[in-house]
Amino acid sequence: MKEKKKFYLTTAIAYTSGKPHIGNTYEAVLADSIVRFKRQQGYDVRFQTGTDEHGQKIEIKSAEAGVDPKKFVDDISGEIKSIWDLMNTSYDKFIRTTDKYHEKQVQKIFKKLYKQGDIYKGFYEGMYCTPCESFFTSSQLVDGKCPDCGRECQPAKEEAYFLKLSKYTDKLIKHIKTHPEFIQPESRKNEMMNNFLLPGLQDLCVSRTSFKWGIPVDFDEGHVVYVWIDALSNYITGLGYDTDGNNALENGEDLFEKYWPADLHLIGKDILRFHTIYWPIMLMALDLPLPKQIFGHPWLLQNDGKMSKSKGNVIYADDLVKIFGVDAVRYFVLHEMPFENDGVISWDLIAERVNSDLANTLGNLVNRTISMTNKYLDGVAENKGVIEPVDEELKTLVTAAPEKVITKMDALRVSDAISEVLAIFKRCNKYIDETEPWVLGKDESKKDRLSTVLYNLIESIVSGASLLEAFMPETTEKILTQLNAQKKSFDDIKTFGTYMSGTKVTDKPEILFMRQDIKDVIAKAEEITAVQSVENSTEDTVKEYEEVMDIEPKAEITFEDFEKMQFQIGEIIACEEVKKSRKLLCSKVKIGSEVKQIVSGIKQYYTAEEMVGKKVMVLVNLKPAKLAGVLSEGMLLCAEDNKGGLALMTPEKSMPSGAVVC
RNA sequence: GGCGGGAUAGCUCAGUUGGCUAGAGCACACGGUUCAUACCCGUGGUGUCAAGGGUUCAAAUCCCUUUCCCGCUACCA
Repeated sequence: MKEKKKFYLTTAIAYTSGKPHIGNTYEAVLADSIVRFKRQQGYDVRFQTGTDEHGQKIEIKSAEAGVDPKKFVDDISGEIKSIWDLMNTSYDKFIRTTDKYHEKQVQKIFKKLYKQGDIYKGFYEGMYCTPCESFFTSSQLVDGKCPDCGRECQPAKEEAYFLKLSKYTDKLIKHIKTHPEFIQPESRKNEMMNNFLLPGLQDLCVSRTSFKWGIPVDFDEGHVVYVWIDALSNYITGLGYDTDGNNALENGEDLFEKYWPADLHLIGKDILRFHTIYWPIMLMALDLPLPKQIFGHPWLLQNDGKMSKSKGNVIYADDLVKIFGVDAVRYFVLHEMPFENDGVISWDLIAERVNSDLANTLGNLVNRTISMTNKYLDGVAENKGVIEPVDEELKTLVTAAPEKVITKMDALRVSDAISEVLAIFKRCNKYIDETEPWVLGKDESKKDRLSTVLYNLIESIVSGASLLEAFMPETTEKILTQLNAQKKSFDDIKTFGTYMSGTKVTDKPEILFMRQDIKDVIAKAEEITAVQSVENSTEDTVKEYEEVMDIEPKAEITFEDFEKMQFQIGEIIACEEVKKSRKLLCSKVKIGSEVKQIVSGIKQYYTAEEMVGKKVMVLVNLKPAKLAGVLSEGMLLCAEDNKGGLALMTPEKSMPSGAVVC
């Protein structure tokens, strides 16, 4: 028996902090279409997806909801899984990072790396630069000061474990250079190289003590494994990897041995850095081969501007499926997503796409073909071999299709691959016009030609439907059932005429895709939107009142420390944007009789015009510094929320410029 | 600020190593057809290929300058 080539594909694991919207769902569908295609090509496929369930955010959210975090993630993980199922994704393995075998292996991996010195325990004392919010190893400090800003680093309370990245940097750079296909799309490769690898990597903090909801570091109480080692390891623990070499077996088979390294990690472009730098280095440290390819796919965005839960305009897969059906949604997300740029999704765009491509071109073709076969030939199209030159073009297109589709799929150009398949159906419609079966049907002497024409059509449709399977499996099934046909292999398609001559098609063709009335769709969407915003507004109002923030405590200071700082009220008398900077505003601030120039990173929250006239709190004796080349002689004080939103501090009653703040 | 990528028909984009009247899909308009889900087929563009300059027999394609967008990253007192 011929040994099948293996193909191991993973998606990123979805974070269980909430219901996944269509963008997350897209990744699962994209992955599914790729693996289904590989299976058709005869690969032995392993497709793994799952959920990432630890972390502070979940700890907080579950506490807010008043439930145990495990219960919380059980619910959401279940919901995610059910959406993946709804979308017909054919995963072989759905891993959860709270699975026991995963947790155990993560602990072992952590310990192994620690023992061999790739993970070391670091301390924040003397290494934490508060303003930079960065941790440094002593070797990174310049004269004991922050290598970034040159200021004193603060002693900090938390100790943590670090992964030595620098040790493997050169090896990784070499790997990326010698494997041009490693990072896809290639433009992302430069970003990783120029921004991280070439300047040199800082060691990565891989543990936390600030929250509990994580995998404990088993040799050091109080520490939990931070997201990287926990989440990324899923790609190997899901195959039964064991650091000791005693890999878990599934049905007596060592899946890790069989499937690793992964052929493709499919991820969102936002997490490329973790998958192309941290993960390969972890694997090098574990002395394991690197994945062959990492594809950071673009995103599906909604074009009606800000997508927000409170506005209720978030598009969810299950809502879409209710209106359009699974395959239409699969088709849309796969077709609308180009290779490198973000795609756009909206209710009316889907409706349009479904109408023109699926209802008109494909659905109507199948319908009219079956109707004619019934009407003129009692449902049986035989290949009578009455060939005319016009047939040739159709045959050529159909038989050439598999190679074209394979080429596109190999390059991960899924959208283009679908277009190739659709071209078959478009050609079929044209063929009907060229051959005019309704004319042939009126002439008894043309009956054999008519039969041949319809046979050719059915043959082409069966080929097209077979090629469609990776993208729209249910539709393929429906078409084949109606035509009473077997799915064709790619090789069969290359030979025109493998559909069994004389097969009877169904009496009553079923509508494959309903035409959508755009107004109708929009009305339904608005209904869904209304429900969403009611659900969320109640939720949000509660939150607004209850929301509090906890931040990491800094070391205690003395009163003398405090007295070193001088705060005064200043009046902003002029303000302009700092050109060539995205966030900076440059203000002239009158403090008493003196005017200081102060640069602040608040352009996103205040316009230059609205700054003028405000009385604000200023730290005046801060050492001047240059920001984006502009001198700044102090600091405007702001409150900052946990999303980075800023609000200027202003005196509650009118105060003169220069008034001391104490 | 650093690095990278863009700017082509109303919309979404193709345009390979420079080569003949610059393309596709959608939308729109008109014509044809009737087997079919008011469907399908055909026809229809004066687009300064962002602007300016250069190289060349020849530039959307190569080089320089400018403007504007986007991504990553840094800064954000």
